[in-house]
Amino acid sequence: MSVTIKDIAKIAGVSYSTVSKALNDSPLVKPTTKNRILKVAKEMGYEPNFAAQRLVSKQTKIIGLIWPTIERVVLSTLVTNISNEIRKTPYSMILSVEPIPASLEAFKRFQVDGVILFDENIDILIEPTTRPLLVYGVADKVNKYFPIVDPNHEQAMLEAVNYLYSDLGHTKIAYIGDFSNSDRMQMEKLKGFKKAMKHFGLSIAPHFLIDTKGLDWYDGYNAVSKLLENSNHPTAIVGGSYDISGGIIRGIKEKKLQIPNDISIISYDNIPQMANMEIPLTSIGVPVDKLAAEIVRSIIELIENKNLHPSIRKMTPELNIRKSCATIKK
Amino acid sequence: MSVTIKDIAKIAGVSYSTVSKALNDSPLVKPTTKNRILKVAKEMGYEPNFAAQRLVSKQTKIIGLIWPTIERVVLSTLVTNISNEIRKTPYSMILSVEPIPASLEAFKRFQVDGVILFDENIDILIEPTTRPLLVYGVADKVNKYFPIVDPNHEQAMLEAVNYLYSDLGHTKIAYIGDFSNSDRMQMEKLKGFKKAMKHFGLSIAPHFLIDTKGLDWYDGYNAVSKLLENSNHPTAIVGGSYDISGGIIRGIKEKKLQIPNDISIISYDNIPQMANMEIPLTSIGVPVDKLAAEIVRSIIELIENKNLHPSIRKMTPELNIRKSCATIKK
DNA sequence: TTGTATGCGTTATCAC
DNA sequence: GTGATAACGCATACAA
Repeated sequence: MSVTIKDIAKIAGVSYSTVSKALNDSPLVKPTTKNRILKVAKEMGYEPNFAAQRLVSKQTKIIGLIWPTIERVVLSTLVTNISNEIRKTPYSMILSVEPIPASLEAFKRFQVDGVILFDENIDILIEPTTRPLLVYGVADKVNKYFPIVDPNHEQAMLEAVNYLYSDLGHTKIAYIGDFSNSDRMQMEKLKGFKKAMKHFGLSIAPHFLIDTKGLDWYDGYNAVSKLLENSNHPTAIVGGSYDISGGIIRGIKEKKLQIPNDISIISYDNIPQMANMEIPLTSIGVPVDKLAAEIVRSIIELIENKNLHPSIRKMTPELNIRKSCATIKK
Repeated sequence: MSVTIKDIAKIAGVSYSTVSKALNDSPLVKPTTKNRILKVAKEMGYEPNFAAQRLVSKQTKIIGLIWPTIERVVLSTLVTNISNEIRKTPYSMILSVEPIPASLEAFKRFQVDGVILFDENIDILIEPTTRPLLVYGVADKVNKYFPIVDPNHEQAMLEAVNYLYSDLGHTKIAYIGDFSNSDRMQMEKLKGFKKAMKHFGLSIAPHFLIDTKGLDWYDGYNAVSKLLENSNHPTAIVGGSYDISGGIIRGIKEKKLQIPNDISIISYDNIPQMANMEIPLTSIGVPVDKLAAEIVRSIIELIENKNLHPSIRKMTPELNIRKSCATIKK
């Protein structure tokens, strides 16, 4: 049986209500006794009973994160960053990898104070829930019940193309990414790329749009190999994700082409790992640490200020220039 | 304010203790009243207060899983399987991706009934904890405090080589894997391979042992490319993991070699995905579902039968013959 | 078969 | 400043 405030009270020679106050650093208790109590508590190895605390306080200080597609690697860096970010606050995080309804159910039982949901999947429509829920995903009309943090893929693509075209002079630009229509984020990227090209009055050769049908390294590798079979090479490639771009680099080198001299490449996803690739990769996207910070800030705000209106927070993608893009040769 | 058993009692016209019994399906309450109460409870949308339940029962029915290296993909399939397995029981699972001490601390606060720890890292020595803890990892002398479920890499390698040599006649066998000495599991595989070769009296050409220095697809790809630069090819390759083997396949095909006619390949890791690769891959290892089942069974046993002695459970790897190995040409 | 009383460990509201 | 005491929502031994 673990030690309770009553045990402490007994050996400290005070009442247990005083112990409670001391433990909560209440100003209503004399510093000397407070210190004495604290000392005793430490000596006895006191650990507050979480269940009892929450029973009376109605608060858990736990945030649940739902990540149903754990086997999709891409988000693990974001999870790590969110976890670190939450550790700076009084809250803790628990993770559920079960399907959304089961996760929601479990978190209801745990009585978490709030929930973060990674919503990659287009066909999941969630009903309003009682407790605060924040979605990380694409802001559109479908999901109207919850605040959303949206990394703004469209603008990211606009800036990628802007950099490639306006700054470096590229016009023959290809996009290699996953066109899967079950993943809203991927769809946004593709849509954003097309829109950006149009915006700058650039046309896209049909074979410059390559569907990797996946998000893994070899998907990018296969895709770029296919792209380069055609003798009409692009001068720049936009890669849809970190892993895909890794494969793209390899595939290009395989063909004895130089990056960035023969082909420039810019990748979506703004994570530090980009700097450690074969060739430090110029990338576009909301920096993962800022993304994590915003997500955590939002859910906590939502928890502590429950009357917040549903809202959309579109983040601002940033361009990270490294060594994979060059000016087009005239 | 949510509905409690007292509310139910009031409108069902019974005492709240009767409600409690009915809700817990006690035989001490008449079926008719039980049904009436259950009906009322459902109508009122009753949800038991978890905190109150655990306060009185001293049980949480939650199992914590510590997975500090979330960014290492390999285990996500296992996590999914464990999650599914736990869902068949009265327990729930929560996941922590924080470093081990922080995770342990958090789980202590949550008062989880038990903890599963993925221990990939050699230099973490854990002290005895108060609550049941099960380690998934390598059983050796270092970790002597806790029961361990060990997938028995050594025997897996023995069987892989046995199959390649005794059944198919290969003698020129290479091993491609991660030699990192910070990951005990990888070390075991390498050690196991060497031991197996020795056991069958087979020698290993120095360049047949390739360190991928990583566990990703392209690590395997790079490694096999290096291996095949040497004109002295092996007739069979043992791949250290699912991802690595994926890269190996690609690298071999790249060289216009046929699998399995020119080179046989067998991969560690026994997960269903092996069947869906470019070439359905013959693999060795404890099937991931059995592994998950054993892990879950063990931790629950540990929880419910607390006086269990520290013990080691070495699992039995299974050979899954698919289409990537062939008899050696005489 | 049902109801009453008690306690789980805490916090909070009072008195003293 | 400090100490009783009443909640919080539930399970359970015991009484009816």
